[in-house]
Amino acid sequence: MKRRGSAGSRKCILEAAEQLFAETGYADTTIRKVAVRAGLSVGTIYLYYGNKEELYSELFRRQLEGFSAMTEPLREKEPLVALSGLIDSYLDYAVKRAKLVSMQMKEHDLEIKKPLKKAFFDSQKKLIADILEKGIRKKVFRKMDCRATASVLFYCLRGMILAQLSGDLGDDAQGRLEAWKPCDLFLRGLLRDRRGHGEGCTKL
Amino acid sequence: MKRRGSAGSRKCILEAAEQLFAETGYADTTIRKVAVRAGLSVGTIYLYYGNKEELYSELFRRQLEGFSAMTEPLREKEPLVALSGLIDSYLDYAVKRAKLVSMQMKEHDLEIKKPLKKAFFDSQKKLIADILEKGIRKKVFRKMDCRATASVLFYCLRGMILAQLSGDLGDDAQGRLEAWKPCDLFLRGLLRDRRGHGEGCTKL
DNA sequence: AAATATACTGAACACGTGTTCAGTTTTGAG
DNA sequence: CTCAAAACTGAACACGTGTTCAGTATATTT
Repeated sequence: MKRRGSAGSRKCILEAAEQLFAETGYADTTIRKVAVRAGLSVGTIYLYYGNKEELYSELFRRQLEGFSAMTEPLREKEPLVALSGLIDSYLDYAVKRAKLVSMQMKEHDLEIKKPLKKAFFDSQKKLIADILEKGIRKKVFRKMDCRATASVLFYCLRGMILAQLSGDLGDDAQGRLEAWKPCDLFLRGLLRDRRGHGEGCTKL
Repeated sequence: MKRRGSAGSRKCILEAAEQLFAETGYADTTIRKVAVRAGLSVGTIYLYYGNKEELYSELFRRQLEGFSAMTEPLREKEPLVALSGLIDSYLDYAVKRAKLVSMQMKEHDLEIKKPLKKAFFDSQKKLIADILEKGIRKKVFRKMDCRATASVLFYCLRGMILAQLSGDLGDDAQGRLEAWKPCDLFLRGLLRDRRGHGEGCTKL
């Protein structure tokens, strides 16, 4: 049989694992299945990845890296464009990689991914906060606690991903935009020039 | 050994299972562990619940029922009070039953709970939509598509639960309220009397 | 061609799981 | 007390898992 060499095999294993984890989740993805799909034997997997967790962890790391690379350039855009781009990125990602994202939610408390997750969360919140700050400087957004607001926004976005995964927003871009229209309701809270920028109805 | 009778045993099993599922998740909760904690033998579990999934499903059903019973009375309150009460209910629940909720997120796509989940989601969204409608009638909220907005609100609340589970909002009520202050930003989008009620910045 | 390094194999191991069921113990009515 | 119904037991079964490692095949160097 032909050989792929160290680098080639690593790649095959990762690809096979990504597909399988997405299709059947962490627990139901066995090393054996990964081996079969990668066209390698069980032992070979362990030549490249010490154990199942390590393999999964590597996959997760790459996924987060890819997503960050996708959203990072938004920093340069105009605040409103950046924000809408961010929302689109999140929803697109949830649509295109639904299975994988669903799996990540499932395995949300795997000990091994906590540090990766924390770093990712922090960087995303930082990005949002930066967008907000820029918006305030440019007098597009009203004054606010950017870090706290970014945090809330971030988790609302994650909530919308859950919605997408539940199939509540429909699959096509059209349906998604339709469903998101009410979120201008959300944005209006950010837009300046429609009210004063005092403390607002903090105590409801 | 003393016996508990049919009803008593059922209860013991459910309690033990609830604790264990919360502590260790679905996969790592074994029937054996449930049996030990319930003070019964493995076989007895199967006398009352056909299999592991059925046991979990029953638990999940009760949990949703309990939560619904908690939020349903809010329907009678004033819209603003109802909305704030809803937010509190969600966060309180996430704090007090963190482990269990975390587990539910983890097992979010177990086939067996999909119908239960759908019914629960629908009823919660209906509740929110009703609150919004009442608010509009009472001229507290601006005009809007209540069903769509309710959907968005619901998923944002779920996102906040994720935040709570990630430990981002802190554990104490104080910390939670602090963290939620930026959400008046969210509410301001709902409040009338600060702008016209046109279509808004739909296209960003 | 021989020797060494690299890439790969897959049977075997130890363990843990959900589930079953023949058998035992307790209960309570007649 | 008698005895059937109800409650309960836990060893055994079949299966699937992550992981290991002695051994084999290919590539590269000498």
